[in-house]
Amino acid sequence: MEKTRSKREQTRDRLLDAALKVFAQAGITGATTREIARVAGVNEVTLFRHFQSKEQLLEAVVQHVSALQIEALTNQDEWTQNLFIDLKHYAWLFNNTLEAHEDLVRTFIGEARRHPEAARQILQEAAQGLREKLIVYLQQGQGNGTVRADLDLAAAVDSFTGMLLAGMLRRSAASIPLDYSRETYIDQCVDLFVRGVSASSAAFVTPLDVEKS
Amino acid sequence: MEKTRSKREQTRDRLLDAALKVFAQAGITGATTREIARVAGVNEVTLFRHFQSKEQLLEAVVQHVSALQIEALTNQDEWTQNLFIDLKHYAWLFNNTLEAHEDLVRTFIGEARRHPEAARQILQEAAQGLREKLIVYLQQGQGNGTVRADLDLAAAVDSFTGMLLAGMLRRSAASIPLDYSRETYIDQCVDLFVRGVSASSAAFVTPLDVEKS
DNA sequence: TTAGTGTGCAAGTGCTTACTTGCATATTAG
DNA sequence: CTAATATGCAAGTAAGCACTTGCACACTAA
Repeated sequence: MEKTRSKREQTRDRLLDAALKVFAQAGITGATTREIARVAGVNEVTLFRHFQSKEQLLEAVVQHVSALQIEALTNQDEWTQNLFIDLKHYAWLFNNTLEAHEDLVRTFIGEARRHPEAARQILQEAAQGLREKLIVYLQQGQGNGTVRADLDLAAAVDSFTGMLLAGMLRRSAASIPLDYSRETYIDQCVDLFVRGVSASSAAFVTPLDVEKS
Repeated sequence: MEKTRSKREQTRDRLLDAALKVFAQAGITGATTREIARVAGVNEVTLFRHFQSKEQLLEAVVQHVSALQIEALTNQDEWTQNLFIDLKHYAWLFNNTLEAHEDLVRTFIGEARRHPEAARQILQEAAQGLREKLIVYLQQGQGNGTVRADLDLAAAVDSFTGMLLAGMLRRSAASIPLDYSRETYIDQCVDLFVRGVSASSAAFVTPLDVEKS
């Protein structure tokens, strides 16, 4: 019984992985159970023996997702307490995760109205943890006077990640050639944000200033 | 012949309007020709007499789009040459347009990979004009010393609009209750951005500072 | 009037979809 | 060994899809 159940779960996992991939690439509406089964390497009937319907498969996929986890940056040790360095580190990690899962991000943005519960759950699982951490980090900054006290930190963090998200979307959507590099964009986002949130910004000099002047 | 052609074009326009609406709400993949015809109030056959295929209808829709036009803010008169005031004005206009066309924005973000030409054209038509204007505006700021000279203005403008776009997406996607208001978010985006791009930011005081202190 | 044009309507084609049924087979549990 | 379980395979169902055909009707141009 032990080994049997494990084999069944193995098939189930292959189906979940395949479904995530196909949902991301074809969109939820565009994904077909045939294609999901084909990618999983199982018969389509097997899919329906594991999941009652395409909709329930989507639910299971969403609950199963660990793909978007940005598990690094979890340990407080990595924070240097230098706003610019820490935020730049975070920005690149976040951006890399976004780029790695571009299709998934696009799909859930596009279908969020038609599958609100799935979208909510994905967003929750993927971004919420880091968001909290960043907010706490900025709160510490407020505590020691490096971050402006008059900010709504949740909104600040969301606008920061928002810049990065929108940058990714623009870069990969556009057949339009961009007139700046990814590096320029991300570094400048960090630069703008740090200047924006820093207290006594005149006294604050970022490494970027040194490079550029 | 004159009246005949005008009636045909009238039907065509109703189809284009309906198609835009249905594409936006159901997604491009999810939209059906039946539904589009129903919304347009014409027979489905008529749709195919005007457009060879669903794909070609999409092309026509994209070329026909004027919905996203932000026609205000076109006249230079409205610029007060106060960064904060001008950008705040712009931010709210931009945000209102985004919110008014949320479904359309989501759809084209979600399907950009599957319909790159359509996405490119929509993006071009909708945002490019304003983008140029904002860049020129900031260039003037650089000229008279209110805006930092070491910025990539295209990237700066894109990160600004990106914050606003992401804010809209987050607000309307989330069943998650936000812990700040739309007003807080947008005003703070402007505040952060203005501080970020301003030269000699210590000397620069925004109206928000006055309100809050 | 005559001829052309734009549309509606009913029906249908061929294809794809989500999902089902029945049976064969292989693996495994007890 | 025996019985249960997991899967494959072939076929099928009912519905929905994009798209077509043929005919009737109204309107208009000449």
